[in-house]
Amino acid sequence: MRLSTYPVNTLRDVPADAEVVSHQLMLRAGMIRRLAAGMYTWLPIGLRVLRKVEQIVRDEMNRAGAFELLMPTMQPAELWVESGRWDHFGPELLRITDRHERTFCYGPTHEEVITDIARRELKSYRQLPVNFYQIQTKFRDEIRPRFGVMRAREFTMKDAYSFHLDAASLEQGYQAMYQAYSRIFERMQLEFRAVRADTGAIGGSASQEFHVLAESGEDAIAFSDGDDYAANLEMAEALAPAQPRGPATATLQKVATPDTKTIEALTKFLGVTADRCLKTLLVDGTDGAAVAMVVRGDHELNAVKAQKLPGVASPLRMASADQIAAATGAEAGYLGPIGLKCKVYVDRAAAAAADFVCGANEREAHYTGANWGRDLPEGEVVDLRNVVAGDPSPSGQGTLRMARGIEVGHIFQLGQKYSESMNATVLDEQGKAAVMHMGCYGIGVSRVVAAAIEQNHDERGIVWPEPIAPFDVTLIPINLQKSERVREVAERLYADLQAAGFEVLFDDRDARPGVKFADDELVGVPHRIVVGDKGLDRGVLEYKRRRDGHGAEVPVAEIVQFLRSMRGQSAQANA
RNA sequence: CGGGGCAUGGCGCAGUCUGGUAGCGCAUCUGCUUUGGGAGCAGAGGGUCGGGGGUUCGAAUCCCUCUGCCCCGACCA
Repeated sequence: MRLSTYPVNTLRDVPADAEVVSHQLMLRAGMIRRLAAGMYTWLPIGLRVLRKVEQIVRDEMNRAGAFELLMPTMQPAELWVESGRWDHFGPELLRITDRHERTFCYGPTHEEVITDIARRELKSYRQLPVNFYQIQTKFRDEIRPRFGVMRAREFTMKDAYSFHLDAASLEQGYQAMYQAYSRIFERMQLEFRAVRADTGAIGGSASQEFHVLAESGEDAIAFSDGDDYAANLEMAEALAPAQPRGPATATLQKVATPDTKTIEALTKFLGVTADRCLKTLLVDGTDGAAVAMVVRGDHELNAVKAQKLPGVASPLRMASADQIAAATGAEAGYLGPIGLKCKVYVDRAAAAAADFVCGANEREAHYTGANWGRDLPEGEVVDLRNVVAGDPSPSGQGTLRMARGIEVGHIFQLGQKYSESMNATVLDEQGKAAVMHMGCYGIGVSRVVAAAIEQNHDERGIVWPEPIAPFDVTLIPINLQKSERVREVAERLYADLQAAGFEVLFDDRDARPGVKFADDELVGVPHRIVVGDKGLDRGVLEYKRRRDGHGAEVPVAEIVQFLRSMRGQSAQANA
């Protein structure tokens, strides 16, 4: 591609509304432009990257034996009514009425449509298992789209759906997708982790998320340093402390604690550490009364775990001041488990505390020296809290570390959730109708592009992993307009490199070298060759690698061979 | 949906408090010079100051209202 005629506009200034680096760099490098909230145009250079990501995904899906198809973006409401999701999906589902007053939605996902296809097309167990996928535009009317294409409303997704006769086959298909996903992200040379996840609104049983690790990630991930255990913070189990509870040695005392409503204030006031304090949180119960959750002062309540407990309202809501007053006679900030008149759940770590500090259910008063069993009944002990770095891994191997990730893929075993409600059956070996088992598997293709940048950039710009870079190599001539020799060599190289299979960005603009270098580094092309009189005097070209700045002088005649070896090297280095 | 902020040329901003008819940098176009890390000089084009209403002799500036966007929170895959 000749840059003099290629429509890219790079920006020197960062657009004020771009918050995260990937968004800033995609705008500055001329990859995308915003049309409306959460909706972006992919300009030519950005689209090149998107297409490369798509192609790797497509390759690996095909390799895994899945079949590509393409479903409409608009879906009739009836299918969603049938599956029961029309009423449950909420305002994220963009609903549209056509001129005949028929109701549609813009598809946020395609379980309904594919299940409809499956029940029409699949008649016999002999046709199973089968996996269909598409790479297509989705729309989710997010409350707050942000971070550019990272959390857009309209975005590109690869969604796949597998159909099976039984659970065992589904498990196999699920594992095959796990392998395919691992290959996909490995091929893109991204640092990622597969983590156990909550199934959320899509439903079903087993589920794993694939996260690209990056500081700016929206999700917290806990992973073991002893094996491959990794889980979303929501899901990571907090084990009971290895040390059993110590004996009660202190006596229970009520102490005045004026204006100490937080654990932080309490620890300062009493001179104790937060792990010696228990905090009591009241949440809405299913019967309108409050339910108490007791966790250690240095721990956080995990909403997903809490809302799954019997008697707790889901989604989790904190109790109102009235409910708190009814259950405790006190106000938030001075709550404790002693003398509570409601259901009490106690976190495992909190249950292991002895001689602890807690609220006295009385304004501006706390207890010290409290002990389970002696001063109050043992509560129902459950896992209630978020894990923290240093906790033992639930896998039994190693301790947990925390990282942040960007969710780029999600695989589910749906089971019969949709096939049941939509009556998708095949005839089994006995000739009897059997409800199919389903899996579904998504990759946020456009989000992968942003995530790759979040993980691969420096102060000068993007540093593309080679497999998804918009071009393989930039060819930068110095003084192209004046030096016949430079022009001649550059033109020949441009042709030769392309003939050798490289995607070349030829910066033939009449611009100063600094401008070309800066743009090249902003756009993030992995390899750069400079053609200048300085080097040509000695018969060499100057090579520079974007990722680490590694440079070399290469005789003109050897450049193709050299580039091939560099490409191989960085593939290895990243493998 | 709650709280906060912003809206002035393609991008980044000043001007608003204290009303007097719009400016700077980058980008764009022309010419000359320049050409190894975002050049210099000279010139040019481009803005109904987010929309509507009001106050005023006069509004980017003051008042009312609507819209859009950004941030935090709640919410959500």
